[in-house]
Amino acid sequence: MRAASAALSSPFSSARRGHPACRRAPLIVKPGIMSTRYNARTAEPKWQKAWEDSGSFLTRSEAEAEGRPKYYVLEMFPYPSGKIHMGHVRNYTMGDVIARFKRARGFNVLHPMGWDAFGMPAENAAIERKTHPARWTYENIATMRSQLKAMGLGIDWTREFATCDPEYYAHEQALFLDFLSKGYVTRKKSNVNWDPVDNTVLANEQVIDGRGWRSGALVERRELTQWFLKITDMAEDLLAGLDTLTRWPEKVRLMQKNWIGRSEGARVFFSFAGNDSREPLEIYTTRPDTLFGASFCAISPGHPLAAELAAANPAMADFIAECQRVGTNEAALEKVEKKGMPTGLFLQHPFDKSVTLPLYIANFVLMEYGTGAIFACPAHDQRDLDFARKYDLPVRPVIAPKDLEAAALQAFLADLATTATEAFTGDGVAVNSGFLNGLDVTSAKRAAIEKLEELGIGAGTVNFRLRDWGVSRQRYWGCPIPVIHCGDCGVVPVPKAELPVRLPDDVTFDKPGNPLDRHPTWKHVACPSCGKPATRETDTFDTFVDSSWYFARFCSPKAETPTDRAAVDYWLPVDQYIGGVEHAILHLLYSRYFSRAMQGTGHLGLAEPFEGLFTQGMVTHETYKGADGRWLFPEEIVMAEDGSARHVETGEAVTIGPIESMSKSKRNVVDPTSIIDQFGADTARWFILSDSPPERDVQWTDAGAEGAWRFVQRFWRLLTEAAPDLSPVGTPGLALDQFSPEALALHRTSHQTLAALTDDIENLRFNRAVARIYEFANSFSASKADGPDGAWAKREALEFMVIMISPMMPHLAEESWQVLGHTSMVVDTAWPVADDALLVEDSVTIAVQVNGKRRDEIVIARDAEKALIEKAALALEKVEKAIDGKPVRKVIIVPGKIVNIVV
RNA sequence: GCGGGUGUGGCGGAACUGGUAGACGCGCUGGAUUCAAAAUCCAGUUCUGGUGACAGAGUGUCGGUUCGAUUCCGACCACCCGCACCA
Repeated sequence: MRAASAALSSPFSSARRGHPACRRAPLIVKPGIMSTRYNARTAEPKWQKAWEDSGSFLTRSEAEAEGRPKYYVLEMFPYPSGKIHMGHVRNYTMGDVIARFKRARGFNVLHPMGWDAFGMPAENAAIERKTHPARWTYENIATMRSQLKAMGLGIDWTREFATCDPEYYAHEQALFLDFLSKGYVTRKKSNVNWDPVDNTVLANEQVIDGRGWRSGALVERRELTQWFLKITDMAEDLLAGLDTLTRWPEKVRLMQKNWIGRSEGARVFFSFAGNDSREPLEIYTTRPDTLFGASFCAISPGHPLAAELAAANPAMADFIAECQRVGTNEAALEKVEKKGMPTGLFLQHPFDKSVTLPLYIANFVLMEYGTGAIFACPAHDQRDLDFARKYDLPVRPVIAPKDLEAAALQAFLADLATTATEAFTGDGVAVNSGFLNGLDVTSAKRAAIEKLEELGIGAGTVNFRLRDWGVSRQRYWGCPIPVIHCGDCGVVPVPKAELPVRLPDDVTFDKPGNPLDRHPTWKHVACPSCGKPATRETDTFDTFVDSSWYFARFCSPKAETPTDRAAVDYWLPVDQYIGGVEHAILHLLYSRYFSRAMQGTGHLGLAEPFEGLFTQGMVTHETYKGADGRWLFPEEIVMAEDGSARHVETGEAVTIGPIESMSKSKRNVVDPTSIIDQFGADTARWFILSDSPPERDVQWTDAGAEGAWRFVQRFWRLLTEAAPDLSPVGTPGLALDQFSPEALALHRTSHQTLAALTDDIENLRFNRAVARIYEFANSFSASKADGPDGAWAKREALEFMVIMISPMMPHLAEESWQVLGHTSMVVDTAWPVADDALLVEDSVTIAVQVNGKRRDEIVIARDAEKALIEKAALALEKVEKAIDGKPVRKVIIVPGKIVNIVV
């Protein structure tokens, strides 16, 4: 057998070391000659078909579950961009390991797959390649589905859907109508990025340096009336709910908390001074305790009052326009200098009518937060101080550090009022603040709010950074918003019986703008209420709407209502959700909101849809740059012996760049399909799980993938060589005293590995699980166990090993299971339970330290007396030498762990 | 600026609640096998010194607690991520 296999050519046989182009020679295995080589190319499709034929991964209903507890594993569904990438391989492999593992552990598992299929790339493809978005999308889905199937994922494909299926979005429209009637939805004006050349609305990511990505035109802000889901109404609950999500990463909860951005403060009305008859100006502050330190007020350039004033003042209009131009500038990279312009208006101090404060328009005041207007206390706010120093406005300190001596206090206040450039924002006591004097910050806030409420000019309030979720998109390839605009009746919901509002197929993308809007007939309908001519809403939903409830639809994908209550009540919450951390905020927050809204409209019975969340790291790869500065694909590179790189064709030197996450733009991508073709899905799965902890980035390397492939072959060789000498299937176990020491050691190792690996997978520590298998394989190879007891121990070891690799390398496991003489499939085999009695050893190795430094070790009975351990430790030659005749002051003995002799 | 995270061999990374640092993999070195290579197998591989047994140093830096610290505490440095004028 050996001789035959030695003649085989491996995929690497012609490879010069480090030469990817050569390494990628296809895996050619000639049947017959190569019986000792594992042939993934024939085995993998065979077992994929076997699983499909036996319906291995079809989901059982609650009634069919026969008391098995349910377990819902979900990976974030993919956008059908064309082909799967390594990030998908990592994400779906992890989910599959959990799904298969839980299934073997006796759970009734739901593990579905679908497609997040609406979105702009389909429209871009339509423009660039003249294909219809639907065609482009469904073709991509077909490609990616077959790629995912080639990975051998244990998925119930009968539940598959795409969000662009009318059967899906019909229910999304129904949900929206329910939300609408429940008062969860509102329409209001909102700014969009408008491309004046293409006459189209741009998403934020289509605006690059203030210009449209396609036209290059300067982007304008335009106000449109748009649909909003009132997520802010649930801000408090969304925040509170975070505390219950104990199986979410702390980091994600924190990010959501910051995003929601709850703050407590006060709204205060400032009356205009003099004879001004305007309504009082409403401001928001978190520091009502510093009201006595007010030195001016400011409104945002976007404030309605600013617009009003600008109408009569061209200089002010110019200033506002300048501010807004800066506002569109991406990322606000440089700290924009604080600038303002006096309005000429003055306001009365709420607590002291004799004090008037000038009102500015200031570029640092945000319209989107609070009321778009502030009062400024420069002494205790850095921004206000910067502004005050620039425009020479008064600085009035009203909070001082506690327990300052009189002289120090005077010096502190004088400095802050005159020259200090750093505001004092710490805790302290109120000074120069009338009725607040002497109170600490917290009490002063409370007292100030009470006073405002008493005077009827303000109130304590809670404010959120979170804003309502604008769901309108002026695009074709999305779910139509099911409403009709009637001249007489206003906004009229489409009757549910008429759902879905389907997208028309006959659209063109030769002109800019929304094809729905310019379609000759689609939008013209009769008003459902009065029957007069009316028009459809031509906006479609943000695609985050589609992905905010798909997890619920998977529970009953064919139901005639959005959800089947019995099904969602059984399956939800998702027990383990897995995806990229890039969705930590929006997708996950929107889904949490949707659950609450669906709960409120009776479609669901819970508020938190994802009980366990895991955010996996990215897949990275080295980058390569040619002499001309262009990025190169890994397969265009040849590595030389000395580690330098050359171009495979031109031979010119290539610069090896930093390791970065795989991206098309940097070309540092490896195509999963070519990996599967050459090594098989199991190798790809095994490698992507090994090496790095799943939450961290993993670097894809050729050497690592080859290492995984070598292990597949090694495992197969180990198994096929040992198989003839194993005891027959089903041979009863032996009593412990019937084992030889070697066989007993292997028997123990089997159970110890099983216990440890089970724990690792349970906790998603896949890299450690992989390492344990390697360790186990090493000790199996080294085992000297023989005879009937050895044959039994070896069978047990191999059976455990096959079962343990089965969630990770399912095809190899099935093939191996057969070699072991089984007629059933591993996928139908229960996960074994480790025997606790075998987990602890009778004797333990204890390190012996002298003054904390390890000198030697002793092997001694686990339950040995302390005195015995001490005696054994002191008797060691090396220990004696280390003690060197010095008096022993103390001997610390931790049974089973360590001995430390202090001299 | 604010918040969070991470720093361990040539590389990716192990080390349970403070108890033998470097499991496992990659790479590398030597050997076996081979006409030769590939594959495979065996041995070695933290660093420094020594032929060697061995000795010393060592988990980003500095300090602390402890019989004992990768682990706990304090200060600092570097990198990564999120938010970024949030009143």
